Amino acid sequence: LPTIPKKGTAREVGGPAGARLGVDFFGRSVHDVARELIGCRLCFGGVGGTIVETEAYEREDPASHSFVGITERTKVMFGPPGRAYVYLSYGIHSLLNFVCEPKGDAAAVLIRALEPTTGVEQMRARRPAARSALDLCSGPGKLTEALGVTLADNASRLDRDPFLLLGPQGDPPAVVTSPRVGITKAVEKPWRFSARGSRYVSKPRPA
DNA sequence: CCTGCGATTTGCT
DNA sequence: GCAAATCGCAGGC
Repeated sequence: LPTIPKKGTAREVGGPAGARLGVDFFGRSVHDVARELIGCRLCFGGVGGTIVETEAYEREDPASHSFVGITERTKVMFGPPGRAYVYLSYGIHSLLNFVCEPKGDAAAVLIRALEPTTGVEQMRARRPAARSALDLCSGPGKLTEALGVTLADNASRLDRDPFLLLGPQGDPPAVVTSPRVGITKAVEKPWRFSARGSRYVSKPRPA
């Protein structure tokens, strides 16, 4: 494996501006990755947008599925980084995570919101309930519906089609942290990351 | 603007 | 058996 900088950034680890993110980008601290994904581009099947909100879930984290150890559902989190972990939430919504940390460390970043940029018409067709671009991808269940990500994409590689992940185009946006949404354990951890001032984030709006 | 509730499936106790 | 990393709609202010 190549040397990984201790204080890597999306730019350093992910390569030149706007370059496709490789496995090395994900095989690091899940908190660093969650923060640096803000401002990166996520497309799936040719549609998507700029990531504006993420959450970090680590191995020894009561709020993380990995807390119970290796099961049929969580085995992807314990596998190699740079893969998708997709699971069914509330029996209805497929939520998309990126597996992080070296193999065996079981950590993942939940992708919670995008600012739509590419294939907006196709996304709107998939999400007739959306009233505008502001609520097209403003939540983890909304964005998978808009992008067409399903449980069939669990364990897929993130550095290949149909996934496309690109580093920030220019200067990465300022990032703010806040408590994670919709959990009942470890609620005090400030492991939700979002682009400061973005109107495309989910509710509740970060302070 | 806000609050409450039903949908619908799975995974783990 | 039940809680769950959510969403959209209805209703009230």
